[in-house]
Amino acid sequence: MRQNRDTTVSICGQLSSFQRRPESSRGTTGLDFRIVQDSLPAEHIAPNELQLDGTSMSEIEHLEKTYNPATVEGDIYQRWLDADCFGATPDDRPPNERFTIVIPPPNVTGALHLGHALNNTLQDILVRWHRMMGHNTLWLPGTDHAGIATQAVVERRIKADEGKTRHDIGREELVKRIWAWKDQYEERIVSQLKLIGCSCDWNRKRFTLDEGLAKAVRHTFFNMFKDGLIFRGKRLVNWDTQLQTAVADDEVYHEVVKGNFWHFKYPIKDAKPGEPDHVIIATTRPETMLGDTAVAVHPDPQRAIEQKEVELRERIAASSAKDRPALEKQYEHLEERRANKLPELIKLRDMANDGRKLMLPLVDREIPLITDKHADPLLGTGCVKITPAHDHNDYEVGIRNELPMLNMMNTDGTVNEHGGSYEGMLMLDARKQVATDMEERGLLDHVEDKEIDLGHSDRSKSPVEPYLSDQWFLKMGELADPALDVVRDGAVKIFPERYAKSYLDWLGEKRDWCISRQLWWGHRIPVWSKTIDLTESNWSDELAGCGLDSLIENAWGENVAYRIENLTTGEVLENPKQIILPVVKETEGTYRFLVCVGDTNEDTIRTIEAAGFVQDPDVLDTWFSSALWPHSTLGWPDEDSADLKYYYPTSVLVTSRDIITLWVVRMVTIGLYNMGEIPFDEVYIHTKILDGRGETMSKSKGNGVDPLDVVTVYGADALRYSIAEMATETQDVRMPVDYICPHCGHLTAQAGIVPKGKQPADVHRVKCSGCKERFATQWAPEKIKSELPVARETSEKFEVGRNFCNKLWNSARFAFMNLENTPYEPLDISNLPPEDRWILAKLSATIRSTHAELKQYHYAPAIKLIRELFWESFCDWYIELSKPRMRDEATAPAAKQVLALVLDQILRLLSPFMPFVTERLWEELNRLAPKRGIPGIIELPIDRFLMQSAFPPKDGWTAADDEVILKMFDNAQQAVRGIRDLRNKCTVSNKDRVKVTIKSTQEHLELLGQQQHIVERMAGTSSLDLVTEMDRPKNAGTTVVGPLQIFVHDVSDDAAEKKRLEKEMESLEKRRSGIENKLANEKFVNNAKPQVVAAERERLAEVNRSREALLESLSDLSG
RNA sequence: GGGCGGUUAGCUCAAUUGGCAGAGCGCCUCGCUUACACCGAGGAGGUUACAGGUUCAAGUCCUGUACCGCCCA
Repeated sequence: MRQNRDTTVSICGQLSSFQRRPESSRGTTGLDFRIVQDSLPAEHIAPNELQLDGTSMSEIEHLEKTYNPATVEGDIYQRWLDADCFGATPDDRPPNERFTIVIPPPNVTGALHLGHALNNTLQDILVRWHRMMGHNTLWLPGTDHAGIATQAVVERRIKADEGKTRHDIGREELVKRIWAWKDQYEERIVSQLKLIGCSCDWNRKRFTLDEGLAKAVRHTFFNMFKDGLIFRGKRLVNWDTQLQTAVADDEVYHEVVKGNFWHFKYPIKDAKPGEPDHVIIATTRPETMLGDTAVAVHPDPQRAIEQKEVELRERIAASSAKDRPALEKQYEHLEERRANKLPELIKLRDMANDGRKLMLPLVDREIPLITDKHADPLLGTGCVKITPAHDHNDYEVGIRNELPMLNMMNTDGTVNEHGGSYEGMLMLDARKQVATDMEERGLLDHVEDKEIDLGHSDRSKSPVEPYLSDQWFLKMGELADPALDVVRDGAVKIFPERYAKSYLDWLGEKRDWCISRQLWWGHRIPVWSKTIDLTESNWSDELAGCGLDSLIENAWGENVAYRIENLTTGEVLENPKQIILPVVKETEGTYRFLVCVGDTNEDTIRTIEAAGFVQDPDVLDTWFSSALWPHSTLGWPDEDSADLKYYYPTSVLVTSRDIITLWVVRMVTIGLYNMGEIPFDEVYIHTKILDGRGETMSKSKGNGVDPLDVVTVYGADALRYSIAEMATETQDVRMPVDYICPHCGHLTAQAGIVPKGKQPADVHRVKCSGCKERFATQWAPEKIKSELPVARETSEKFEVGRNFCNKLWNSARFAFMNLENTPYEPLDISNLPPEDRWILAKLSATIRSTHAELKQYHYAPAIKLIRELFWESFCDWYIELSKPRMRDEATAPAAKQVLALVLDQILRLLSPFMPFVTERLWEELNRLAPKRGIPGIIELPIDRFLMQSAFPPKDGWTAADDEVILKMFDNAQQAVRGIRDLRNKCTVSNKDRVKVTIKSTQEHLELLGQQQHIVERMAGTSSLDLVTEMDRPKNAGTTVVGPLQIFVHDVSDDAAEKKRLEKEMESLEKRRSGIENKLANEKFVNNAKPQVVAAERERLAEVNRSREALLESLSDLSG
């Protein structure tokens, strides 16, 4: 019952500040990355003197008791920028000491969401880690123009504001407006990236429509055109009749709507006696019959039904009693069909093979009856109408059977001239009319209701029509092979491995890529064309006359390539030098001359345009330019670019799995084509964040979280910590989202508000589940936002990160209180107190494991390791043990030195994950303990900025590795936990000291004796006696920890103690019999690995020891 | 229709080659002890979705079923 939870959240301690926050920071205007602080009251902004000189803030008390990210983050980021910490320049470091990431460019359609925050945080962690390892590290940022998405957003805006369409304002003006939009959102995106701490080299920021990138696109297209890899063809696309453009599959959402299923009769033209005189076909879209070019029946209906029978029989045999009746019913249905329907289908099949024709009603066109396996003999009448130009399945049938493709729709969604008397009607109107007319002619068999899964354009929200149109394609055949090889042989490694399958499967199909889009926003296709009727007499007028022949002579292959399509014969001539010959009778005909221009040379273009050539109006698919991103951003096609030579191939591409086919595949393919080299060595595919119900976060559904909200409420480091913790190997993570009430701070669960499902939800106003006041959501229109305060959206998952930051802040604050005059002296590690040796050994092991995990992109295990070192070892034990040492002049210096060392290392380990808070603490640590480590053993060079300092070494600090101390300390910890448990069970106050006696063998007591002060301090004892012989003292609490029998004096009465011990005895007996049974099993002893059996024996021995000790205490109690 | 995941504590997720099912949050008890209540000490909480199988041993391997998510048609 999360909604009822009495929880409130204050925003950086200042709820009110957030209500007052200017609307502009959330709207569509540009956003400075420091907007969060700017919106906070002045007193929360860090004093300026904090910067640079480092002399002020000397008093620790100035570090607030609670970490407040808003006072730190903006300043720190600005200082990094001022010192150019993110810039990268090629130098003499070898390839294995370089690290490059090109950002998967976010698109400029809108602001970044949480998925981007995840993607970029994970990149930043890698980048900062490598930078701290001393690698020449480049993170190249930028944005993507996202053709259709951006154009649609701007078009919608223009329509809403001015009531105009793109045709009203024209191509040039629309493109101008989109550029303005791009500028605005690019700025916003960059500010968001800065806000979460991304350490990109901002001087190298690129955009997919930049001049340099345009050059790369042009160059690539030209080469591909020249190499015959690019061709024109027909293709069924999803047509948005409102926007009058094709939309990509991922821009189509499906919605179930109520519709009808009409069953029509098509007369058979030349039925012989005994044959049916009509077929019945069914359709949900009657108007498409105007474009029918065949009716199909299955080529072997009998076999198809029999196969199904066999399959169903097998399933019935294997089914459970529960499922059987349903399957048997299916079988009955099948039998019935076989009896009643099959003979007719066989007859129709034979007629089809015999070449029978049908008369298509209403337009009176003759169409063939054909056989094709697409017609399922188990469904409907077993016959299907085939409309190749208006249905994806029918299109395939059309190709297979070489049927004519008859397009019956105009681009605006009206019926064209092929629709006869229906010409000019909207498709939907034609639907009704066709149905009515068919009924009038007695050709309607019947109608039923049917739910239809209908595709809608995400951009205009109108139903999409499959539409056959001319498109440009890239042949994938030969391009795919090398791209498949590099993944198969591991030259490009994909993490987690299983995603390599998606890559290989998809690319393995080698489907030609449709690269044209009917848009105005994007890279225009650099092809000019002209249709020419060539006769014997005019060739020189048409070609030589306008200077094209000399152009061909001079520039062919350099920056001009030709292709000539003979429109009369359909032949494509790939080698145009031969066609520019005097035309003779045989070569007369209509030709389309296509000229591809490889650069932006104005003269060339002027020449061909003067000759009447017109540039193709289409633009390239956005992914075409993104595919070049890893090399185009580094300077290609300038092969001499120093950046390209130094930083290519890049190290890793970090992205989410829905991008594998759209992007990763194409980057590799085209990278290999252009560069002859892979674009990146590794690909890391990360999780996707879903909402609390497991649904994708999306703006249209209104169920997302704005990273800006998270940063404002919890801070960037908290966001980053939580993200790192979520980055596991699975596909998705769920994130329950809450609205933070702007009136009272109460959390209202989004799951209870946003409706389930994929449909756009329009959740604009919400009632707080706490104070019952209403507020607006961030997805609400401006009007509502102006009337109601806007709620931030966040998730309590980020509290974990905030708490961690605060803990770090406070542990450092404690350290700073004690680190004045920290020495830097030679120390012999083996002579240090056990807690020092223990924490140093822990540290070393943690460093090693952190490297190993990060190398494999295991973020969650890595941050977990560091958390354990920091929280469980350092805070809960080491700091507590250091307190008495700090008060003693004799022990304080070494204690300070080790404490400073460990804190130093923890800050370094954490810096890539949480750069802001660690950088702030680093500054303070440098001031108090400017020299840290142990001379000659653990040398720690210290830079001004933590983010530029050395990350702890990959092999840890081997001088501090110490298995023995780890084991020994673990034993002491167990003893302490045993005593604490007893204290709690016997309800002893924390303040009260207790007298403790531990009984064991001489050997164990000696080991424990070295750590006596640890047990005394951590368990709160007044005295601790270690003995080899003793009877249970009266009224003592008793417990057994391994070989130790522990007595806590005077905390229990004997009756209660007896009861407790008996219960403990019970569970111990259970364990004992379990292990004994296992060991009594001969098969186990013979088959299991020896070390498993040995471990089991050891376990039994330990249980027995505890049991004996317990029995002893019990007998004391009884006696 | 094909493919890839997932189903483990109330929630979100871990669990190397099969070998004592864990963490964080939440919950319960106690504690405002001078770093931290965004905290500390302790505790409870599990038939690992279901049905079979392999094995001395299954969360993990195999077969099937159900439900959820995504990708590709």
